[in-house]
Amino acid sequence: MTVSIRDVATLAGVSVGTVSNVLNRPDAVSAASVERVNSAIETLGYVRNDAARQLRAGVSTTVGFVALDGRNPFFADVVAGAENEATSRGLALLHGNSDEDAARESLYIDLFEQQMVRGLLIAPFGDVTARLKRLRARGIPSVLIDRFSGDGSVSSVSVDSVAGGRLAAEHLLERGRRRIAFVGGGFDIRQVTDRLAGARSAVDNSEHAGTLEVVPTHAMTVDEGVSAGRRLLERERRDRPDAVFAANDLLALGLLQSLVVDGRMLVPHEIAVVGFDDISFAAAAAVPLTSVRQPSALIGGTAMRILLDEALDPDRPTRQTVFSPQLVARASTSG
Amino acid sequence: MTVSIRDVATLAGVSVGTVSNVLNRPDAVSAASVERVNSAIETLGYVRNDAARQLRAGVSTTVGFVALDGRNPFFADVVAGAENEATSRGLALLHGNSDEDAARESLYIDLFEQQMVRGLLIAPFGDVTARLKRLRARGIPSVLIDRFSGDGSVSSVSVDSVAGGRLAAEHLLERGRRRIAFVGGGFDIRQVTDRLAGARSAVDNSEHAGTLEVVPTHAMTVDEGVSAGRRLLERERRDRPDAVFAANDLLALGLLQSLVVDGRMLVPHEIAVVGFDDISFAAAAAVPLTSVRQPSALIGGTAMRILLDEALDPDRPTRQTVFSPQLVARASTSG
DNA sequence: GGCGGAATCTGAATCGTTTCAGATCGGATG
DNA sequence: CATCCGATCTGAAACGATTCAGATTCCGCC
Repeated sequence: MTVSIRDVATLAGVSVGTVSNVLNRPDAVSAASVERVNSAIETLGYVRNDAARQLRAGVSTTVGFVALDGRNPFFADVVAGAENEATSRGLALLHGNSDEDAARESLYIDLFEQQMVRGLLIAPFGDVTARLKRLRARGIPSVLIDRFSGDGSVSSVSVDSVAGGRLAAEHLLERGRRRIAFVGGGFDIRQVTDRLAGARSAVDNSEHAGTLEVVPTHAMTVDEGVSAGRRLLERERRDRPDAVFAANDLLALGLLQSLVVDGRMLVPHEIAVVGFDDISFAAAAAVPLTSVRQPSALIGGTAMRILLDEALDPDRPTRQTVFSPQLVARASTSG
Repeated sequence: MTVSIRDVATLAGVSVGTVSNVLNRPDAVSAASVERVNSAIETLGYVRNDAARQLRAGVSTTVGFVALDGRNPFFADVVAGAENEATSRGLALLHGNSDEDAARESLYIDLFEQQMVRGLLIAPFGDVTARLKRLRARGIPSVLIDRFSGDGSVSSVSVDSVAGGRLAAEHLLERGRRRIAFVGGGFDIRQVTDRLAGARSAVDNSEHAGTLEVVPTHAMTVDEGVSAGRRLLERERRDRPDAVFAANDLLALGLLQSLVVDGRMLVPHEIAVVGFDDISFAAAAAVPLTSVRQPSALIGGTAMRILLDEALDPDRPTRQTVFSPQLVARASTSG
């Protein structure tokens, strides 16, 4: 049915070994043979079978990526960075969206393990350290995205979320805001608690007597941001915060939108808003959004590079790479 | 090194065939054997080797997706829809970003062909019909996303771009706009020319004497939108259009942003703006953006379903599914 | 012409799974 | 007790590429 290396060999009048050599080590083959093999490949329309290759080689040309939320532009940027790096080495990206669901996350890890991916990039939701250790024992390294491994047994590339939270809160305090609300959800996600912790430390250590309350959401989406905004608007005026630090830009944008539409709480006049990630839409928001920037494409590219280094040399010690976040001030906090 | 089905068989005291049956047809195996095999699998930490499976079966558990631009939320939504459908059938998604680069697109198609993917979902940039026909001949079906196949040899799921363009232009004309500018680029991309053609037909067939000019961009990104906005601002006031139809929301948002920051051309007062796709950030824009909505997740899910149907039954005739776009009016055209 | 060594080629063995024709076992039946 | 049948199990063959030890060819040189 399918054209195999054997058919090519027959047509070209050489052995299968020679065809394989033409494909993998052309220098070890005479020019005449290369010529004949290539033309046989051409006429037969031969396509290499990756499964067979992989079975023999014991390793695939694929890297797995498990993201928390593929629809979040932040992750899309990370993926793009990682993919560029992978493609430049001839590797493809297997893509999985856990959608903040531990079962899906687990399913993807299983799938990727069976596929014998070269390595695994993962922005974990649940606690996956044990799973990742097992993978590593089977020769599949992994790199955590945007998250530390507790015991340093897995490499990671992240942004200092605590520092980011601190930056955001300090910025608000400096602008004279005192009643800060942290809007966010998924407190089993480390980044979220870290961002909150950073904000809390900024508030506690400030000379200004600020307060920090938590306005919980069910997820970190635009819709949840909208509903958080509505809840703030329902409050008595005196109970409303004068600033919001949203756990990510999606929440912040949703919140912003609901406030702008309603019109009762002016941004930034009555309420300032800071987001996190600095996705490309933050600048184009109803009120251009102040945000804590993460170098997303750089994170993806760096993670991929580390991963492939470890795949090449399994004994290489793990590394924790931490980028520093950066506050990008825009109109949403300028009042 | 790795644990194989043979090791499991030895430990469980059965043959390899029985282990395989436990894995694939447990009903054909006695309860006692199932029990022993499973516990052997457990103690050895056996993981199925997908490459070997695939080699034998001649087909993988993977579907390829080639997107024009993974950072465009529209495609992210399409991917999410497709992925959901795939995951529910135990398939994984191989992800490729062509970034509107024919070479990259071609590379991904090659890669996916070698991987023997179950099928290919593709939002094509270049002309890939010939390639896709060849894939189909090799048993790999594909479905075009957001694009027709000229000769109906490949299935497709799309939105009627011409109708969408018409909707946008008609909406602007109804609001009293007469000097419409189409902002877009990549005129080798079919959707772009279709959207433009739709707009042109609306202008030509209108009772109002409107004009339509083209403001070309190099790509369809936020940055290109910003620079298009700047170019409009450089013009003499009387040469400026009173409405813009942007080929997608990224362009529209960038444009909007540059106009709002500058302040010389008020939206929607002096210039109305319509986008295309209705990504979730359109509603949260500086001026909430009127846009032509595509049902993105539905497109992805439908395409995946059609693809898997065709993978199951290669002789199934191809289908062209066309969804109707819908105009969502917001503040950017309400003046 | 004979020799040595480099260049080139060969083809069987291997990777781990699935498949399937045939073997085996345990009862039920006459 | 012989026979038969279904349930269950076995193990070799096959999938297609890579590898590598050994065979063959080629060339220059004495």
